[in-house]
Formats: sequence, structure tokens, C-alpha cells
Amino acid sequence: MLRPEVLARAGLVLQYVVSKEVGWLRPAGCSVAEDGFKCDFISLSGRWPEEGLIRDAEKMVLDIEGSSQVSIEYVGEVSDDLIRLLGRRAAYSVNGVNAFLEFEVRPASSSVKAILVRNISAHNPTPGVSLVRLIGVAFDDLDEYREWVKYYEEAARRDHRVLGQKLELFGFYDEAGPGLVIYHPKGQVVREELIRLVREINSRLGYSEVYTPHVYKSVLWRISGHYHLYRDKMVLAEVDGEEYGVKPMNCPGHILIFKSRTRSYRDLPIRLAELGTVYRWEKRGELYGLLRVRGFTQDDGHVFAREDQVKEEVESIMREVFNLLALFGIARDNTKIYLSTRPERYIGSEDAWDKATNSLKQALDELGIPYEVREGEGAFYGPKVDVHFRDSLGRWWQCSTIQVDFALPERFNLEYIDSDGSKKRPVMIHRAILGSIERFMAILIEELEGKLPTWLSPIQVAVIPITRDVASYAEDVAKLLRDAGVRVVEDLSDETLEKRIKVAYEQAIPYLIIVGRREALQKTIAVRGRGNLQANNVRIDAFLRGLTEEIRSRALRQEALLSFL
RNA sequence: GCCGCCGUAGCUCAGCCUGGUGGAGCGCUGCCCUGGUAAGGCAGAGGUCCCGGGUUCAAUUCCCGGCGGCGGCUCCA
Repeated sequence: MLRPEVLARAGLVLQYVVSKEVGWLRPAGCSVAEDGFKCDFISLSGRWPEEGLIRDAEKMVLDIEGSSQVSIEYVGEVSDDLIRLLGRRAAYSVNGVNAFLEFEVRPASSSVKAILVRNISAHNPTPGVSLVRLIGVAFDDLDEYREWVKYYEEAARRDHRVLGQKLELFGFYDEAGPGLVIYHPKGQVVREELIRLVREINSRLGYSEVYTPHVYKSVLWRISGHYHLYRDKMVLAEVDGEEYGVKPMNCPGHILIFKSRTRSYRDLPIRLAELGTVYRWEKRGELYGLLRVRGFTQDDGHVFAREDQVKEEVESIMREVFNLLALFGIARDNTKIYLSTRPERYIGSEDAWDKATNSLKQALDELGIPYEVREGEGAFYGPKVDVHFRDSLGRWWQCSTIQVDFALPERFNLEYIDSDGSKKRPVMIHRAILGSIERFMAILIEELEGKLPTWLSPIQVAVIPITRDVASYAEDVAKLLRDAGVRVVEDLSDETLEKRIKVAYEQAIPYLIIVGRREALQKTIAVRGRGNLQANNVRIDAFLRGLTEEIRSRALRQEALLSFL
């Protein structure tokens, strides 16, 4: 929908008009992403522009573009150090004024017909340098512009923060603290269903679930290295003269379990899993709804393995990740897979790194999974494979992760006895399939627009009697479903039928059972699903059979209803 | 943490610029309506205008600080 060349042209013209209008803003370049342009300026006065500049700039861009008074000429690659800091930049002359652009994009020759500057913010490419950044979108076609506006409005409606409140799933409260989610009853149902799913996956993969404390003595965090590398994100407290740290990760507890006895090569791989709630004191500005919180629950797991077992482990984990995508119907377009390799600073031998990296590669290749390699982006302790999902606004979030780790086995001096009786060091694999319950739930809500599949829905069926005299029949129907384990509510309120249907729809309840005199007499029900699909004269036991199967199989579609249509 | 914007009823927001203690819609409560498929009618309750300080005869309104939210950086599950 957004075209890079058009964004690039808009960025150049914007640099021109802004520097003309505000003398102390000097163009510093524009980069183009899939969600818009980011246009930077150096403030020569040290001041910040007024909010009104946005509207003025938009108007000026359109004026000048409309009167076809723009001449854009390519000058060459930029040598200015500050501007190069933003990435490789090309210099252009816009009506004689210098403006800069991301090197890889070329500006469009067609003029900009619509431009929307969405925000003025700061960009800090490096500590101490603060640039004025205008972000926005631009189009050379008004229909495309209108289409984008519509898409954007829709995206706002899918926002998990909005839906989370509307559907009464969870909340954040000033008194509780930022980044600390409070799940309401309905959100807790979703959470528990996801956890149940995780437990099934884990047991399929051969993990044993464990449970470890939320705080440990700092001594343990010193051994693990977190005390030095991660302390600024940890919650520490001194009690009885001893310092304790709330866990930001679950690994140390699992390692203690591994170390609790001598392990044989025959015992490996040892797979431990935990729905581990961790706390990471992320900086305030980094928090974002459920997607970035301070306290969250990982579907964590650690494998203690021989090097030759890594590939197989990775393969089986990736397979489950893909099952997950299918289960929720998450489009491949909305996922990205990265393989991150050895960074400049690393621990462990080159040989071990190569072996582990190759194991990851082979596993991905054998599964035929397309992925991007990010050279040098691995953790200092090992290479990793990450799966990222896209949210409603097009931003990417890391969820599933598989990390090979040479560091912790060394720090904790882990070993097993090999077949020849010698002591060997196992490798550790850290992995999470959902990533965290919180982030995954947010992605799901946005991907599904709040319309969770029946098995995940806090309320699965609402029974609505048309008149009061069939209320008891409605209650009978509800009881029947409830006894079968279905989450059901009866709406016996005095509202009109239309109103009660609307309310149920707004709560995203997948099934409405509507009963009147006719149904009560015939002992049937009318079943209404999403998208105004309805089946009449349905036998209760037939529907219940379909419904329980739909829930059991975690169907994405409303199978129980579709079979009656 | 940095830059900008914002904080008014349970929710979404108007009022603030130009100081004289506040409104709407939804929701909630009550009454009427007993409805055949996406908002029936009437009435009522509900506010420390985020917190603290300053200016002023007087602050929801102006100024400063804090806390919280949003967008963008940086960072991450």
C-alpha cells in the first residue's frame, strides 16, 4: 500500500519545505520503512519545533508538489559523519537545497498527492545526539491514501489494549505500577487455556515440568552472570542482611536441578519446562500494553544436551512452532524467522559455535523453513533462532526463541559422564514456544481482532431467551452445556432481544443460542455464530456433540455451526 | 531512560487558549415495555477535574515538579 519511492520523495520535499520554513532545522536525512518515512533534522538552535509545524509542513509539501515547482537532483553519497551515523545516505538537491535519503531508495518522479505527518519525536542515533524526527506517510494516489486511512482505522480497532479493556480481559493500574498486568476473570480463562496448550506441547516434546522460586540469593545471580550483565533490569532487595534478586530468567533454578546428581550421557537430553513468571525492570518508555511488560510468564524450557543432539531438539521445537501458527491461522506474512550467528564478542570455542550454528541451520533447512541470517547478532553465549510476529500496526515482536548456550554450562561447571567415562560439558538450549503468555495473547487478540476461537473464548455460549416465559427452558439448555464443560452464560435481563444480541456480539462470544416458544415446544435451539450465520431447529444434543468436538480439537473455525448450514 | 503529546464520571471524550469549583454519549441503578435476531422509553445515582507545589482575592483552567498513558528512539519474551 505504501510505496518506498513515494515515501522517499515525500521525505526529500519535506526536508526542503521544513528547512525553508524553520531556518534552524537542518535536513539530516530520511529513511523509509514499510510503515512510512522517518525524516530527521538537526536543531541548530537547540529548540524543538512547535506542533503546528506538522500541519504547515503538510500543506507546504502539497502546495509545492501541486504547482510542480520541485526539481530533485541526485548529488552523490554523503560524507558528513553525523548524517552517515543514520546509515548510508545519498545527497540530493531539492530546488537547490541539500536533502538526504537512505541510500538504497530512489525518489519517485510522480508528485506527492497526500501526506500525513503523524508525529514529531526525537531520534537518538547515539548517546548525546538528539535529532528532530518527523514520521509519516505519503501517497501519489488519493485512492491509496483513503485506503490507508481505512486500514489504519481498522488497525486501531484491533489494538489489544483497547480490546483487552472492552472484553474485560486485563488491565493496567496506576496504583499497581507500570508494566504490571492484572488479569480479570475472563483474561485468566484465556491465560489458563494457553497454559493448558503449552503443557500439552511440552509433554509431547518430552519435557518435565518443574517449579522454581521467584527470588534467589544474589550469590546465585553472581554465578549465573546476571548480577553483572543484567542487574539494571533486576529487582533487588535486602532481607536480614542478605541480598536477594527477583528472577528475570528461569535458567538458574533448572540448572540446580541438573546439577543435583551426576548425569550420564544416557540421561541426555534432559528437558525441563516451567511456566516461569519473571520480572524485568524495562525502561518506562519501552513498555507497551501486553506486548512489553515488566512481569510476565514465559513458557520456558531448558534442554541439557550433547552437541550432537542440538539439531534434533531444534527441529522438534520448530515443528511445534509451526503447528502453533497453523492452530491460530497466523499468516506466514506476519511471521519472520531469524538465525543469529556469532557476534564479535563471544565465549566458547569457534568449533562449538560452528557446530551449533550448523545444527540450527540444518534443522531449519530440513524443515524447509525460509529464514533470514543475521550475522553477528547472536547472544554472546550462543547462536539462536527467533520467530517474530507482526502486530496490528505492523511492528514486529519476538515470540518463539531457541538459543544455544555455552556460557551457563561453563559458569555452573555442568558436566555429564560420557560413554568412555570422561567428564563432558553439556550444551544448554533455552527455548520458549509462545515466548511469553502476555505477548502471545496480545498478538492473538490483534491477529484475530478479539474473536478468539471457541476453545479460547472466556464465554463460549450465551443463551438468550426471547421472552420471559421461556427463561426456564433457556436455563435448562444452559445447564446442559455447562454440565458438559462449556463456558456458558444466560442473558435473562429485561433488555430487548436486539440489545441482548448486540451485547453478546460485542463481547465476542462465539455462539448465541436463541430460544423462544417454538424452540421450547420442540426442544430445539437456534444457534447463531459469528458473521450472522444461524442454524434453526437444531437438536441440542447434536449441537453439543459438535461443540465439544470443536473445543476439544481447538478448531479455528466454528465447526459446530458449519455442520448445520 | 531520551524527545514530543496527553491525563476531566466505570468507558470514550467536550470544557481549559480568554481563571469565578463541570457537561455529553455509553455503562450502572430504578420504573415502564415481554420483545423472533446488531442500541425500546422515562427517571436517577455517580467527579479530590492524576498528585504536590507556585502565581492569584479565586486554579479543572496559567507556571513548575512528580506519577501515569500514548507516539517515536534505544532495548527485548
